[in-house]
This record gives sequence, structure tokens and C-alpha cells, in this order.
Amino acid sequence: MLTTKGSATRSRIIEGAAAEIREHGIGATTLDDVLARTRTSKGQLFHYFPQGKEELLLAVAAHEADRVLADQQPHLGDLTSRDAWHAWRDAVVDRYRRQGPRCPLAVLTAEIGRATPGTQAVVTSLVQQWERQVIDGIVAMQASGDFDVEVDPTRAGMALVAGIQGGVAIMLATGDLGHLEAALDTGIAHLARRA
Amino acid sequence: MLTTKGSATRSRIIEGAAAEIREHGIGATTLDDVLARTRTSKGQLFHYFPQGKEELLLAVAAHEADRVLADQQPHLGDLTSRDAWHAWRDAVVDRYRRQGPRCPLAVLTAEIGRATPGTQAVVTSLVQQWERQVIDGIVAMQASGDFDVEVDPTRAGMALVAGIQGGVAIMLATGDLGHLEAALDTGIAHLARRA
DNA sequence: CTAGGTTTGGACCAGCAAGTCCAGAACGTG
DNA sequence: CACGTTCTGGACTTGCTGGTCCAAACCTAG
Repeated sequence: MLTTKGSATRSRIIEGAAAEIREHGIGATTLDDVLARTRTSKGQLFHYFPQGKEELLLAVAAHEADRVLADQQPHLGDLTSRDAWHAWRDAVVDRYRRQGPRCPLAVLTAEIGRATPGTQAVVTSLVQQWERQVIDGIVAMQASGDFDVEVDPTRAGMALVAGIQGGVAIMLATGDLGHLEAALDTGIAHLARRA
Repeated sequence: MLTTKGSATRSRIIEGAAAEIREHGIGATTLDDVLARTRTSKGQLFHYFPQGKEELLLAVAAHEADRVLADQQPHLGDLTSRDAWHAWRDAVVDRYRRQGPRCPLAVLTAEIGRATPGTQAVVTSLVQQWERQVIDGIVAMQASGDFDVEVDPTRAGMALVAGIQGGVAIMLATGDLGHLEAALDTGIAHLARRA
């Protein structure tokens, strides 16, 4: 079992590892780095993550996936007006502008995504939740007559999420935010076009 | 200087490393793996890549970037008809379907993208060439009246490339090609709408 | 108080992977 | 053929990193 103190330490380790990975990438992050940053010891790390690094990485992935969605709220959950859509757009861009060249999700998936089924499940779930909310927003806007009803909400939602993902990926590699903005704006423009 | 034999060996190493990374990911690829696969020795590797792994990785990145573009030809270079656009779309999807869960570019950028300015330059150049050709195609189609002239070719091109990139990223993490297809189809539909 | 579990610190180990080094084979050029 | 350059093989070094282990501190319930 886990006492209050114990689970606090556990969380501290996860958050520290997440921060370390965000800053230095996964390849350059060692367990010792995490220990130093969180002022914990080998004993603790392996006490809370018996499977070692792999288990820790999975926990970090889950943690970061939550963060990705949380950072887009409350906008993402209520895309029922043009203002909400634009606020969301700005929130996404802003998040990555501030965060700089480091997307926790991209980092993790690229390195271990296909390797472990666990991470794959985390990412799949994240993408599904994300696009679910986008699609719901599209449907709502179509119902209120703000979005073109000729557009298939599901496919458009998938495309939009893919565009964001790609925009972020390009930003990570080149430092340029332009593609992310273009993807969001074009995607929304496509939806908003009058029939 | 480099003799014919020498540069052949050099290429062999790059291609072997590229294949190894495509198959096992960058984290799981060691120099010894590359040596075994290409039947070369430490001496050779450090003879041709004095800076060691970093230099080799950069060469691999450049090599893979070329491959990405080459695999989309001849379609990408001549997007001047609806047929060409759809052939291109199919080529992209097909390439990733066949390749399975491994995009050389994504793998490399995620791991060393922001780390080294060299890789960053490689990726930036790739993205630019890619979107340049897409944008040229959009302009041509607008000129011939096939694409909606109200759409800004530059931004739409950037968005389309981002969508592809994201679709691939999602496929890598989840194994699902749907997002890639949705991104391409939606992007093209956006361009082709009415007139 | 004490006995059970939980939590913590850190010394230690084993393996591995990058990188060094050098001797010798192959080459090719005058 | 001779000699300088390039190429090749592989043994060896070195540093690091994930992981093990155990003893001590800390709780908390009875």
C-alpha cells in the first residue's frame, strides 16, 4: 500500500521526470538526473516503480497526456461559438509558444511510442479524447448554423488534430510556429466556410 | 581524400544506419549494430565520421530527408491536375502504409531535432522544399481554375504539410492511418471547393 | 512501547556502448 | 616496383547508467 507521504513522493518523481524530459529530451535524461532534481534516491525510485525506467516513462507519458488536454481547457470542452473556437486556437498556439521547443507528447511517443503497448494506449486515448471534443464542437457549430454542414465532422476533426500535431512537430524541429498557426486557421476556415 | 571504394563504404554505413534506425528506433541502435549490419569496423566508422555518432546521425538525417521527397516523386513535382493531386495523395498514404510504423524523419527529429543545429537545418530545408512544391501546385491549380482562388496558397500549403506530418506522427504512435488520410483529403477538399 | 509495514539513502555491481589506437592490408601513381 | 595515402580490423579503454541490495529511519495501530 501507499501512504500519503509515499504517493506524494511518487508524484514528485513523475513531475520531476516530466520536467527533465521536457527540458533535455528523453535521450539525455538519466535516472540520476531525475533523482537529483527531485531529491530522492535510487531506493525510492525503484520502490515506487519496480519495473524501473520503463514504468516511470509510462507514468510520465500518462501525466503529460493529461497536461496536454488540461492546458486546452476550458476552451476545448465547449467549442460552441466562434469566440470559443478562436480562444481555443489562441490557447493552443500560446501554449506552444511559451513552452518553446519541447512537446512532452511528441518526445515520448517518438522514442517509445511503438515500442511499448502501454504508451501506445496512452497516446491513442489522448488522441481520441482530443478529437472527440473537437468533433463535438464541430457538430454543435453545424447545428447552430455557424459551420458548413457539408463538411464531415469526424474527418474534419481528425484532420484538424493531425494538423495541430504536425504543426507542433514542425515547430519542434525548426523552431517555427507558422505551420501550427496555418494548420489551425486553415482548418477552422474550412469548417466555417458558408455553404 | 576519398577514393571510390572509400565513398562506397561511407554510403554503405549511412544506408545501413538508416535502415537500422528505421527498424529499431534511434535509442535501440548502437554503432555496433550498424557495423554488424554493414560488415564494417570501428576503424572505418570513425575514419569516415571523425565526429562519431553525432556526425553519422546527421548524415543519416540528410539521407532520409532526401528519401522522403524522392518517394513522393514524380507526383509532388507536378501537381498541375486533379489526377496528379490524387496520385500524390495515394503515393503518400501508400508509402506510409507500406513502411509501417516508422518514419525516418520523425524518429530523427524527435531525438536530435532541437539538439543539434545541423539536424535543424536539414529538417527546415526539407519542410521548405516540400511545401514549396505543394504551394506551386496550388498556384498552378488556381491559375487553371481548378482550385478556389480565395484560398491563400502559402498558408494552405503550410497547413497541408503540417497535416501530413501530424497524420504520420499519429500513425507512428497509434498505428492508425486514418488521420493521415483525413488530413490529406480534407486539405485537398478545402482547396478544391467550388470555384 | 513495540511490532508490522513503508519509506529512504546510498554503496555497489554489471554490462554496455562510444570512442581510441595502432598495425597491417590494399591501393594507385610516378 | 616503391612509397605514400587511404582503408580496414579489432583489441582495448573509459565512463556512464540502469538496476540491486540492504540497513536504517519513520510511521502507525494495537
